[in-house]
Amino acid sequence: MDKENSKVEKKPVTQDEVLLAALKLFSDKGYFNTSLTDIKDAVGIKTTSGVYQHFKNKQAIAEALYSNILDSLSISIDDIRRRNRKSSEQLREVVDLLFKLADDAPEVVKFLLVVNVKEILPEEKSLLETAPFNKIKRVIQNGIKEGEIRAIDPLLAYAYFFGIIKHVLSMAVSDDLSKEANSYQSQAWLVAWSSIAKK
Amino acid sequence: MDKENSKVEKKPVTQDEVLLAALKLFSDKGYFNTSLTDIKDAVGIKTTSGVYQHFKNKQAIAEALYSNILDSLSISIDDIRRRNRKSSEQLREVVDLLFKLADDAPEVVKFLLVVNVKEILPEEKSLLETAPFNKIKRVIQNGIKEGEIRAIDPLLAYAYFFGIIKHVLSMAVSDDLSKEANSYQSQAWLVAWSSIAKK
DNA sequence: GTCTATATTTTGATAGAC
DNA sequence: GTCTATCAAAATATAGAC
Repeated sequence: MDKENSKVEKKPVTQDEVLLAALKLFSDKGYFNTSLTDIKDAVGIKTTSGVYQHFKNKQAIAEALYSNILDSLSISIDDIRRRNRKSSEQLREVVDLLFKLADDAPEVVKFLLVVNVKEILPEEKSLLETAPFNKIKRVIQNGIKEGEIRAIDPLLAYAYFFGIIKHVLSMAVSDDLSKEANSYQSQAWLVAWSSIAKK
Repeated sequence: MDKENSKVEKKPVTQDEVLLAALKLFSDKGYFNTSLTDIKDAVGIKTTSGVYQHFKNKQAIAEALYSNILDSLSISIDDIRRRNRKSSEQLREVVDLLFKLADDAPEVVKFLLVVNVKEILPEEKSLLETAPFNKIKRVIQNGIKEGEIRAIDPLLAYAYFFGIIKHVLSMAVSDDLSKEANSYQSQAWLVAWSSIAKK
């Protein structure tokens, strides 16, 4: 999410409060199991009308969430690419970011990984066509060019590497694993990297 | 699915016809985007009442589908374990089965991988607690005991191995890959196996 | 920005005749 | 096993006062 609007004041319900409440509910019960009534309750107002003050409809809430999360990811990835030169280092930091997120804001990771975006936003681009993914793809392509990563279809390299990462993350945020996500990070990174690294 | 009821006859709508239609719709548009009206149309009857002849409600259809698919998988895995001794061979055949399924009955794979069972059947056991998964876990545990697979948490071995397999499958059935699932099989298998194999 | 009140629509579901 | 008819409930959404 963009900001951490820590309101200590009364309760002028802001757009971000609605987004935060919706994010929690969507990632917990799912989009379709969440009604405007649930959101209104979570936000702490008496009628759903307040929600319509900020968003045209329920779908617009999901759209805003999705685009906020993708934007934020995209910016982080830009930053990571600027600070590191080698693909291995860049991917390492992306993994680091995702595992940190899984512990600090599991709802975000859940929304990304277990909520089926295609189902709730049929109009929206799928993950593979979004800005953050395209940046990752470029990281992989560079890695191949520089000889760090095996010369395979970049899409397959993505599938192998993030297949492992996503699966571990998704099990972590779904409480299938006993410890916090963080403790699985270095192993998962190593295995994922080995699956695409040269030699 | 259990049977391939190839009715060449008129149209006494059977339970299996409803299941097949629902499977297609659920895996295509998602459970919540599919109404009883959609199902009734797909089956070719004029009212939804006909559907209630066979199933208590919409959820019961999803439950039947889920349990049919799991049963069928479970039986196949039993068979595979009977015919092969080494874990590597057993996993190899499971992967073979899944990729075949992805080409022959993509709806089944989609239902398993992209439909979020927890969301539509909150009562149901999650994938990790089902019979087929437990059998896979045993295969992995044996592999560790026999020294074929590295001595790591079996759950993590599962996450690595099937993280790759599931991701490739899911991209294949979502048409993110250009060729048929089948053509990615042997590479995916090799990479997935290497991620858990000893040495 | 929140409330009351209400409109609209959809969907899941049932009763009973054919 | 399918149809007509009909229901009940829930959820989305809007108008207008405070």
